[in-house]
Amino acid sequence: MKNSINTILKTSQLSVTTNRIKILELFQNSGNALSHADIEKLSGKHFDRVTIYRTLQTFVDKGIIHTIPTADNSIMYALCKEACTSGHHHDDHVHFICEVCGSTYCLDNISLPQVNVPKGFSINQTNILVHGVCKNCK
Amino acid sequence: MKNSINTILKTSQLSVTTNRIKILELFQNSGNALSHADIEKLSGKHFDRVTIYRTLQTFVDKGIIHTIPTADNSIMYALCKEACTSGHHHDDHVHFICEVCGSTYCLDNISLPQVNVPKGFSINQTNILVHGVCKNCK
DNA sequence: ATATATTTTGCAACGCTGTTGCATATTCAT
DNA sequence: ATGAATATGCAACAGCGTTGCAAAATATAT
Repeated sequence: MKNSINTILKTSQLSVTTNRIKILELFQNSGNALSHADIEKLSGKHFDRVTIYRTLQTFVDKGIIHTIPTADNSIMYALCKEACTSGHHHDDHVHFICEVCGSTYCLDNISLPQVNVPKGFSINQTNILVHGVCKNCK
Repeated sequence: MKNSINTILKTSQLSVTTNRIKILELFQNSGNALSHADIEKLSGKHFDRVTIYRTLQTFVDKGIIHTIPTADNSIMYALCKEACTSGHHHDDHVHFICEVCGSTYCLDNISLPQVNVPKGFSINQTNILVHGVCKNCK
């Protein structure tokens, strides 16, 4: 586990620091998406707000995590699958937000529906955000 | 035009004020979605920031406008169709954001794709956000 | 039409989120 | 172990959105 985190950082050409290891562990242990505030809480305020912002930004830039737009306008972050590389995200999967427990899921295994747009419009990226109740809360 | 705005406000049980008329006119004239900042600019700073926030919130509560989550986490607002009533929004249409001109379109006429979720998950609301290039910018 | 009650507005102040500059500390490469 | 490069923490700041309250505008009743 620790070793794989090490590998992730090294292949992304990032210094291996306590801080980054800790944040990546939080993502791996959680399984779901996390907000900046989640990380601040989960980490027990051991490191600075600013460091968390910069770390998350770095991870997004390097393709380690991706952002999820939410209806209440809080940014969520989740681990990217292997397909993502620096500067090239492939996160066109469906995001599911549970209205009961608040968890955000990346539904990677679900087929992405075909979205139609009018003539003259071209699609670059599609975000699908589903609100509902997850299997643990029903 | 002015009369229909009057009707919208009255049927929503809201006082008819210069402020609200002006903001509704901005939406009607624009045709596309507007952000708080857009309204502040377009109105020429004639009224207070706070008033705009409160007016938008009131309109959302009354089902006159709806919010659109965006990838860059700026809230956009757009006029609701007739189907929306106070507390019950029906805005499951596709939202399209042009990466060139920045306009946000509500694609009401486009069929909403069927989104599949895993067993045990139930859907309450679906937001589909498409980024690309609109017909005016291609 | 006027007076009264209700609603809306503007102002001031505040909290929260996210950013930047810079000095210090940590990590990396030799 | 040493120096160069990178990451961190602190302080300060900007922007977004909210709240409380007094003044103004609107609606209601007479």
